[in-house]
Amino acid sequence: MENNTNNNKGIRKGAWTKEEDLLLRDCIRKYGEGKWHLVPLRAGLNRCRKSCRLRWLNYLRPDLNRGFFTNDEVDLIVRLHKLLGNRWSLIAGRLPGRTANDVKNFWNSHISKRPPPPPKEKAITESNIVRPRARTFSNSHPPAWSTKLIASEKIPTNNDPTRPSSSAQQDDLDECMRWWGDLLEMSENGEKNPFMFSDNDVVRLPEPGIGDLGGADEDGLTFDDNILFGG
DNA sequence: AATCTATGCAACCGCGAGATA
DNA sequence: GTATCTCGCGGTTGCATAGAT
Repeated sequence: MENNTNNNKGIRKGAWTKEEDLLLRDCIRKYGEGKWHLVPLRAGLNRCRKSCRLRWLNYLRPDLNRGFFTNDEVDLIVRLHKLLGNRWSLIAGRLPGRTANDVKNFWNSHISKRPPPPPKEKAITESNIVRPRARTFSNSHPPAWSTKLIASEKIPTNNDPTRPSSSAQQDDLDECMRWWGDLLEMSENGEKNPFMFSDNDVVRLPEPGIGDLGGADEDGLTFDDNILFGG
């Protein structure tokens, strides 16, 4: 680990110390997330912006769930991976408190080492992996699933006064699991689901502020990230 | 008890996409 | 139109530690 520093800029690398964590946490608390290029300067850290961002997202964020993966979560990961491939950030986006790195590590160290299932499943190919595509929807006729999507999508932070109790959070997780379960089931059964669009489908997003579907939300998820379309 | 090996996780790197000048 | 900057993602690496020998 080359003396924990970059050879020419004195930028620290490698494991983070408690002091560095404190500085970074204080900085984010003070200035909020984002503007990562300013974070090292603001926090007084000899770290690159990427390192700061990664540390915050994967380790310091207050809403992280660092416990064991539940059976429901594992099941969801397996099924979403079948649907999405290695889109770890999208998969993690459906698992409150989990990070893409967590999911990726879990997959690589646990799930991918399982013996392969009997070959009844259709193999993943370029053509059947669902990739997200930006779409727009009518203001007056939002898709029926959109309200449900929003309800399950909002992942509050510790600073959010509306943050639910742990049991409410579990309800959110359950709801999320159910919703994705339904979607996956439809997908697996070959049914047309609300997220399957042909290229001829023309829909428009609501204006920003209407349902807050446009742009990035406070979790950094874009609408594009939230919706998966068959293709 | 010492050594070797496997495993899990934190962190880094390179690249592509989007925003802005 | 394009050059530059920033962000975010996925792949990979390397360290720490648990378990096996």
